[in-house]
Amino acid sequence: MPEMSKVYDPKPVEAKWVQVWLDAGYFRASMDSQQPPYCIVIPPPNITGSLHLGHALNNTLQDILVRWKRMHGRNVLWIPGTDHAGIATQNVVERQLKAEGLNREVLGREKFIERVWQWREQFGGIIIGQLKRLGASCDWSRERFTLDEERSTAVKEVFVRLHQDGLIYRGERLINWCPRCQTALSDIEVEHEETQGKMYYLKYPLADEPEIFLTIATTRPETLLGDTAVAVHPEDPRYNKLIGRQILLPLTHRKIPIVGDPILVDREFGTGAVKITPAHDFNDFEAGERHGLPRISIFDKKARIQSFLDQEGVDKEVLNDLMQLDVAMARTQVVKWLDRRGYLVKIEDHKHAIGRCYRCKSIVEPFLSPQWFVKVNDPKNSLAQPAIDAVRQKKIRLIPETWEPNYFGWMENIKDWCISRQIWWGHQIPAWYCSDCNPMLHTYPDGTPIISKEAKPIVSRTDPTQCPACKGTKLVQDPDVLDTWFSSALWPFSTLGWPKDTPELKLFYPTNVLVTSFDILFFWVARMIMMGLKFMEEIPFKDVYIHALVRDPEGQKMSKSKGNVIDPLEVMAKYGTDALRFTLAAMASPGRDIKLSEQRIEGYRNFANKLWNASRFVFINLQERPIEKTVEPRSLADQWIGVRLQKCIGSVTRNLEEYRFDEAANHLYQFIWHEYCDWYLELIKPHLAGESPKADAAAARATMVNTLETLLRLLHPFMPYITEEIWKRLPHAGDSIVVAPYP
RNA sequence: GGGCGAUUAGCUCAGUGGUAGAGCGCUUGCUUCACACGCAAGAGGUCGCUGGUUCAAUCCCAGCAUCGCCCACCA
Repeated sequence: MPEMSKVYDPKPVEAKWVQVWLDAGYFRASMDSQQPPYCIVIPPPNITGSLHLGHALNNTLQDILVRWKRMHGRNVLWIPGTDHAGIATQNVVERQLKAEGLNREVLGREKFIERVWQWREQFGGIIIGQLKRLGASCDWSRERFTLDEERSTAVKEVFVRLHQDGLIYRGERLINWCPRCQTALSDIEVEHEETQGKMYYLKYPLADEPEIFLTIATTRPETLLGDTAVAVHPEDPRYNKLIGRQILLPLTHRKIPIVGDPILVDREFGTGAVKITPAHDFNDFEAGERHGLPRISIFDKKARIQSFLDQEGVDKEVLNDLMQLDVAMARTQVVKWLDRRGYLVKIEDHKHAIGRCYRCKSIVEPFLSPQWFVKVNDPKNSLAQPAIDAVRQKKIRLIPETWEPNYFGWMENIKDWCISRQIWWGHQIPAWYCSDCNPMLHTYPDGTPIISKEAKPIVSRTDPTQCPACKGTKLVQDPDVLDTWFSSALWPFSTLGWPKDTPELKLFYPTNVLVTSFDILFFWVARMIMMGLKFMEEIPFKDVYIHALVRDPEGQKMSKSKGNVIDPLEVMAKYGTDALRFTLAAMASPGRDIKLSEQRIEGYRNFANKLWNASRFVFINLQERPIEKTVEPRSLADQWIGVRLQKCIGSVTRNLEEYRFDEAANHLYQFIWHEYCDWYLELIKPHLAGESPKADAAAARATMVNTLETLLRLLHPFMPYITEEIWKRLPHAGDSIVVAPYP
């Protein structure tokens, strides 16, 4: 053993043990162990990701649990893996292409996907290496990817079965459209943000009495082109006599009806008269349904082509003009036209919430288009209800419990899940269309087929070669891919080999706990519960430990643009991985965000150093005489530290059982520094210096060593590297502290 | 509009029905033979406000205030 320096240097220690542990295979789960299993599936980080503090926290907590259970002798399986992250990854690769003067349309779908796979080969594994450095004791021989072959099989199987059950359907609905990503988004992929906008007041003249007009208020004047009615409140004396009459839409002079609608119209708001644009607003869509109004969609390139293709007699020139406009320009243009023709009454400042894409922050537009949906709350065959019951009946525990109202609130009002995305990177939807049966197939300029809303899909596990209806062979696969979260919803069983009936599934499903942060409770956790119950007929995990977000010292979200990002890799290099892990654990109190400051990490770096030097002290005292481990404690100090150690073991264990990482860490800190070092080692110095009978000295030496050895095992799940390093220098039984018994 | 949480030492945060704790910071000593990433001693808090329950409340209850987060269709 090399000399111990006065200051603990984590770097060589960490590098050494990572390799030793991996080579020794300590993290591998056994398929023929008699020990009770303990299983966690990792929340798969995006392949585009680099380790940030959220990952560091998440995986530190999982690793603490996993190492703790492993030391208890459980047959531990922690399954690692990564997420293909559809939109995020596609965006990254598209940016790369742009830098090369290319784009995906030029490349074509096949080449583009190839290119993304190349990108993943090159960069997609970076985060896995970083997790290893963090000390994550995953079974790395079982690394999974949400888009690998086995997971694709699982995805297809689930899709086909849900479709057979009528729980997946294709239909034309109003969805959230990101004009930048050129794809549909699910409801929860839209972030609402209070924004200072404008309210436009516009004149709509009556069709047969143009001198009489209604003033309507709108925040989106450009959607006027798609208006199909104006609504007033049926009990509003100002307007209700007009119900049933026609009104002229400015600019186009299209005649649209005035309808009475008590649900849509708030008499107090605006002017009490509302334009209805069913194809561009969720409320208006429903109002349109109530009154049987047509839907006219006007914006977005794809949207425009689609909606005009579906109409007869489209003026090609109008189409071309509209094609050139983006949403922001359309608004300016339309307002200018309105003003010039005297339809604009006034513009006021107005605060309202607008939706933005969670990936690129572009303003999301409601857009009418054919998409695929999962029917989540079918009254006869609900996916949501069993998932609600499982939590209500405490088969699944949310920890802390305070998340339950949130969970129930969301699940009980859940809407159908839009799962199709108009991107290329992901699980392509296993549905095909026969060109003979569906003669209305068109293509976009980039060659992507446009499948009409009436087209009848052929859903199949394997690529079909013939249309079952007409025996035609010209089959086109649906160009859309599935929402990334569709494949991650299957993660707890797809990673164990489902749909094959594997021994892994039998042994490790349901998993023991899911460790995650609250921001993906709906994206991921709720959907895993639904899918697990549906396809395994069993909950996917017993506990869900929900931890907080890591913020900067001022409580701000860390972001590159704010420049307040603390990079865990830098922290690990500067203070040591053990210090970072211990800090995160010590600050992980339930239901509260972590405001991380570097000073705190420094404090725990000092703690590691304290332990290091206490150990040096122990070794110095062992050099002179052999150790007599079996000697009984004699002095009051010996007995006292024994009692305190037992108390500490009790607290740590109890707190870990309750996922109180912070309390467990604090007990360890308190005991090691302020009891073992400050009191015990000071008290026995006189004994060791030979001021006491020989037997007392021997007892002190033995107690000193035994206590240190025990507390190292106690601390190991939190600080794996330094504990292994010291433990290996002590007299010990076994090959590694990783597999030593927990006290 | 609904839900959740926060408000405790200068800062970041634990905690308990019976006169408050940690880390960092601060003050004053220490080249004490493990450690200055240290040791010792110390200063510093009417535990957001107002009521209520209780022998007793920072902790339980109600209301209020401020802040934060999530959800929600107000044009």
